[in-house]
Amino acid sequence: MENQFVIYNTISRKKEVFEPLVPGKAGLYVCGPTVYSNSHLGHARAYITFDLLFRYLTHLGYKVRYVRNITDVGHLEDEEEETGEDKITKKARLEKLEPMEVVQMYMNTFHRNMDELNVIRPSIEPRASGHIIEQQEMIESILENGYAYESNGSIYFDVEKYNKEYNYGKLSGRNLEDIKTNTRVLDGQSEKKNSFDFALWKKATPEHIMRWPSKWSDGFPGWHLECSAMSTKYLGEQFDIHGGGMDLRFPHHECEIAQSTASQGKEAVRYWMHNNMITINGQKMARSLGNFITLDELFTGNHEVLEQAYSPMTIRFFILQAHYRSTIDFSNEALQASEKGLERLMTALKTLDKLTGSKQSTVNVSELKENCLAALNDDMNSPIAIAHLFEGVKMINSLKAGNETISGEDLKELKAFYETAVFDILGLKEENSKNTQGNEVLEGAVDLLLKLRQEAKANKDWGTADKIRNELNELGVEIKDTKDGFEWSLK
RNA sequence: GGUUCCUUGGCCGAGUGGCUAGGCAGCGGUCUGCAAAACCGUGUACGGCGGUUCGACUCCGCCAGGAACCUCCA
Repeated sequence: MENQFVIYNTISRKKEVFEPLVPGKAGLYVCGPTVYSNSHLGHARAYITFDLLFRYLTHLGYKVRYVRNITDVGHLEDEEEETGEDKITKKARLEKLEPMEVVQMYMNTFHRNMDELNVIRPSIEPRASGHIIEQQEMIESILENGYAYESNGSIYFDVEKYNKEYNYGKLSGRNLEDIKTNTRVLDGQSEKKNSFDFALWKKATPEHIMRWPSKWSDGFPGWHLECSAMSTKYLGEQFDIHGGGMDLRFPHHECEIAQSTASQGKEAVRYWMHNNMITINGQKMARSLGNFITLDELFTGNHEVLEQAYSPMTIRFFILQAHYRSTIDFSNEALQASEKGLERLMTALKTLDKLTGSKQSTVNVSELKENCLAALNDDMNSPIAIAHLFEGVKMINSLKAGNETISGEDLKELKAFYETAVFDILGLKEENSKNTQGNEVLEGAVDLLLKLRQEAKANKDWGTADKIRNELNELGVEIKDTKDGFEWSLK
């Protein structure tokens, strides 16, 4: 049991041992972004969380098929409004672009941001617009099974009927009666039987640009449908893990369950995983609340709440230092703490490279390794894993100082483990603070000045030595004296 | 209003019925011509009030404060 990978399954509200449907293989579906705006910190949290899962499953030896969609068919901003307009169409109108130009633009940004965060691209990244036929087929099977109805060219899912045989609300822990009493107020002269019914196919209004022909009407698929259709296509009627943000639990994932069950008679997903939100000053960060920070803003520091720029790896580390099921509160202080902590970890890795083995070990490498992996096995407890890695940092520094010794064999194991844990599993990478590469003149000039400073120091000409240091500092060159010379970097 | 959850030391953030989480900051030290950086050492916290228990920060109840979902959202 201790050596098994355990994940918290939202639907059972328990931690469960992960046992894949097909031994040695894991199927993973994660709800991707709707590309109508820049990626923000919340996206980073979600996709880093599932990147960790992808990496960890891979590390455990599974052959993982990771499917993460792009929602490029805008769902309606307000279904009740006559002018029903979807987000992408609206954005396209405002920016005077084709809807697909909007999609492409923000998808490119999303990909670039994810690359910067060292988030591995999924195995398949299907787009909703490319799977209209699959979605229509799914609608047909739901209609055939009697769990949907047509109304004025649109198709709606009949939640009430579905609920008679199955349990609508099991994922999010609510029952239909509650939903009924709580939503009745909003009920207008809708073309839906019940306000809680959701669209499978929506007839397009004249101004709606994104539309596809169907036997029911020229229109577009309902939002919840794409995930059901595409996960079925690429992972099968049943698959292992479905992930996404906590906010998608209801109604999105609830509807997905209903759709799969209604079309195929059984549920598709075996383990549901949900990452928690990022808060800013204790409140959820969301586009709709207008308090979100985009990733580009974070990376450049170009936002009024940011005291400085934060590198992609700082963001990644910051996110990994909290458990994925907890909310994480944004603050400059917290981010700066992560930045320094990460630097310390990375410095230790460099130190580790330079260590040499002795005859005997006074340190326990395998215990460290086991603790770290045990934490990851326990529902991907990355903060605990990182805590153990910091214990290892202390170990490495003690080895460097000569207070502890390590055998050649243990050293080899320790190096291999840090490589695996830090780079492969946590997905961190070395970041050049500022790239001086390609600027040989600058490098040569600074090196020359610092050599002159060395000479001045040798002559005890402190005035000159300090002058060089201070003035370079003002120009943005950070100087670190070392035992046998100096190191420098651009601030 | 309904459902669910949270409240930990200066800040962030884990975890457990009795045993030091960890990071950052602070403080002390090592190093250094001075400094920076780096490294070492250091803090005994768990919203309030009751209850269960030999023992609770951890379990139960109540109260206070906060959050998420119930509408698009990662």
